Amino acid sequence: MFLHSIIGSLLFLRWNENVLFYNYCFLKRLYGVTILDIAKITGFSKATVARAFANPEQVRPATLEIIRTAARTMGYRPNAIARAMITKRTGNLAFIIYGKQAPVITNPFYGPVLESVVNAAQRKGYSVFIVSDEEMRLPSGSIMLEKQVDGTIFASQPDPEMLNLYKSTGTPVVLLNHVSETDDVISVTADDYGGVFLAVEHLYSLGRRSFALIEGNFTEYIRNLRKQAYIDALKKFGLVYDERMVELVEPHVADAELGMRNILERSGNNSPDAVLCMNDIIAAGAMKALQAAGRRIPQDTAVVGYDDSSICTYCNPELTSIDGGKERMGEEAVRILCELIEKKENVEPVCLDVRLSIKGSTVSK
Amino acid sequence: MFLHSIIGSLLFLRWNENVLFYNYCFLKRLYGVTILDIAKITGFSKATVARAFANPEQVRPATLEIIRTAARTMGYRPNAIARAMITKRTGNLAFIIYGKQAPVITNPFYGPVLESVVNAAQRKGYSVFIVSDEEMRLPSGSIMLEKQVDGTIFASQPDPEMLNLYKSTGTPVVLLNHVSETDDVISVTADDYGGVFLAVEHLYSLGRRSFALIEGNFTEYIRNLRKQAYIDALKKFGLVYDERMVELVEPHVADAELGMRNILERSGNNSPDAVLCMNDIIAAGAMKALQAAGRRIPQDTAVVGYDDSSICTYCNPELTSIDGGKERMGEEAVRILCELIEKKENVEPVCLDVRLSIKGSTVSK
DNA sequence: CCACGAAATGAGAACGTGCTCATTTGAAAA
DNA sequence: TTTTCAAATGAGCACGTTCTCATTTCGTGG
Repeated sequence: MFLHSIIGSLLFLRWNENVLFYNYCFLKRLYGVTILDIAKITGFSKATVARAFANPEQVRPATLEIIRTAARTMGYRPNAIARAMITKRTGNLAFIIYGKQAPVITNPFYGPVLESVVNAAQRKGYSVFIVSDEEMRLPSGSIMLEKQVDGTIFASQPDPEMLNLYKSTGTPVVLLNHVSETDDVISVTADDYGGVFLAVEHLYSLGRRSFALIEGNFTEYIRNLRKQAYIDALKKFGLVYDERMVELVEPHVADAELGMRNILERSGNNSPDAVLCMNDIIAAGAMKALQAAGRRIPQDTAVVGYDDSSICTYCNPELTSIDGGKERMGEEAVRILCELIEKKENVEPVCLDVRLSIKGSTVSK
Repeated sequence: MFLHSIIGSLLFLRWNENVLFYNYCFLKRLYGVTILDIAKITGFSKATVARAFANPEQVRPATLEIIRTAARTMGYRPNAIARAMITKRTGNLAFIIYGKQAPVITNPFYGPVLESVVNAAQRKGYSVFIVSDEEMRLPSGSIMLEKQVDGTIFASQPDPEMLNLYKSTGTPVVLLNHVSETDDVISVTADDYGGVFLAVEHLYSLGRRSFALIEGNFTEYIRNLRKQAYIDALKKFGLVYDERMVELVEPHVADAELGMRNILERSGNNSPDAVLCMNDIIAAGAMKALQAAGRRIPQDTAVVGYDDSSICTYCNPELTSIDGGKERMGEEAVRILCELIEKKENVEPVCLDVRLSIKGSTVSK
């Protein structure tokens, strides 16, 4: 239309006061106003209207103004579904966790990780689906594929079938806190091995010589890695590894309490002066059992937890804990996932440094 | 095609061994196999193929078998985006939280609520977007509208503009743990007023007469409601409300500890024998301050928390706490939201009963 | 005043599914 | 064999965008 620039704005301004126009707006608002409605109202083609939103610099300022005013007045909101239909990008990510780690969100490790994943994703313009399933197999994971997520973070060891499924569709995947022996999936992990070493070193330097270990019933990968580190660290400092000073418990306070009592009973007069727990929850339970047995923390027995979660501050004294970098882990996972989505080359896996947050349960103020 | 029933299966079986067929599958797998590909391979129309998935009973068993086999072989996966395009249903919900409650996921109240929301939604076949934004205004909320979620749960007091936005699109909304004075939005709440009464009653029945209150700096609605309940409850039991026995703190252990110390200092010899905290985190801090001041819990001072979160078990002694029904709250929110989505009539708001979980911080074993 | 070229706009095809309506099929009844 | 009718299948539009390519507009210089 060759008269747009002249009558376009006039027409629109007059329609603005027009009853018909308002009726149109009103009816459309409830029904969902589309790019076509704006086109009809302004008299431009839908192509031009679409351009006004996607590539404003390709549209004359005058028409841009008209279209934007109309869009604002009518309450236009772009339909991300229709856009995804042709761009093949939904702008959605999936955070999938299942199995023993559940509950997810209240989990002292995965909770903060998820939090940082959501924040990092939002900063990059992505929305996050969260999928949790204790006995998940394919269904929960494949529904995310049906929903066409741009990428997925697995916060658990996914079974190979699942990974194959994702690989066959070409959807980028990042493993979080786990590695895949069979497939070449990029993973973000923390230096668990080094973390345990740090803790043992710290306790040794405080003069502790009689160690106990309370393991959590996590995924095998994590458990084996940490246990091996513990054994190696003891050996490095010339200490003997004693099976009777080890307990494997469910990560609950009551279970850990029982585990600690078992160790105290078994050890008799040689009760440990250092206890390493593979989780802050377990550490909280251990502290309770120790205090109930009349042992002072840290004077008689020092306790170290894992995750450096908020639980540490609830403990009295506060809990020394290994910080596996929950927040950074989430951020890195999102960063890597985005790079995979953007088809960057040479995306490398990440292994985060670990630090020890020293507090009252090992060093008294 | 009138020969389908006869040659259809034969044809398919032969194609199954056909190189061309495999090539087709291979190429398509990476590209995304659609309903049209299955139609081409099997010789049926896309309408029939679509029916085979959506309404299997309308399709002859023989053709059903052919189509399903082809779909399995080719790795067909329905495209939820395309489906949403015409059904106007995405099967997605949004869980939105912002403002003072952040961080969301590690929050001892909202964490478990979110967990139950995700689980309840998944059981009903919905996926959940989680949106968190400390200083959120419209953007984060409106992006969920663009993504065409079927419904939204607001776990914070949304500003009226946001509610208007949602109302104008007709997207169902449920408020969680909040109510809207201005708009007629359905909400799921807990009987906070009754909860505080329960706690005061419990402490009074234990012979406590000198009460202290540590408030958390939450949203005004919650804070005012609970404080009024506290004042009313004291009056009911003939106790005086003393401003000097009240502190308002940020919900962090250290802040709460300081708050408790302030109260102890101000009260001098009349230190309280009962402390009510509006959050388990605050209670944990209060316990620390009390224990540091040499007061035994519960003998000298009884402590009650709020939320009955996992924090209670980390405390020593375990923390008596008001249980606002986090899990049920999430479930109810999802149930109501689904009813709204299904356009059921007479959907009523819910106010959940509250109970007191009595543990070691008020009653010694 | 005309020609030229860049800028602005329009027409229409895709994307993958569901739905409606018309057409064909096949088996039982006549 | 023919008729009948429900069951099975096919053709084609719709959803709301983006994208490509053709067409029109407009300013500029000859």
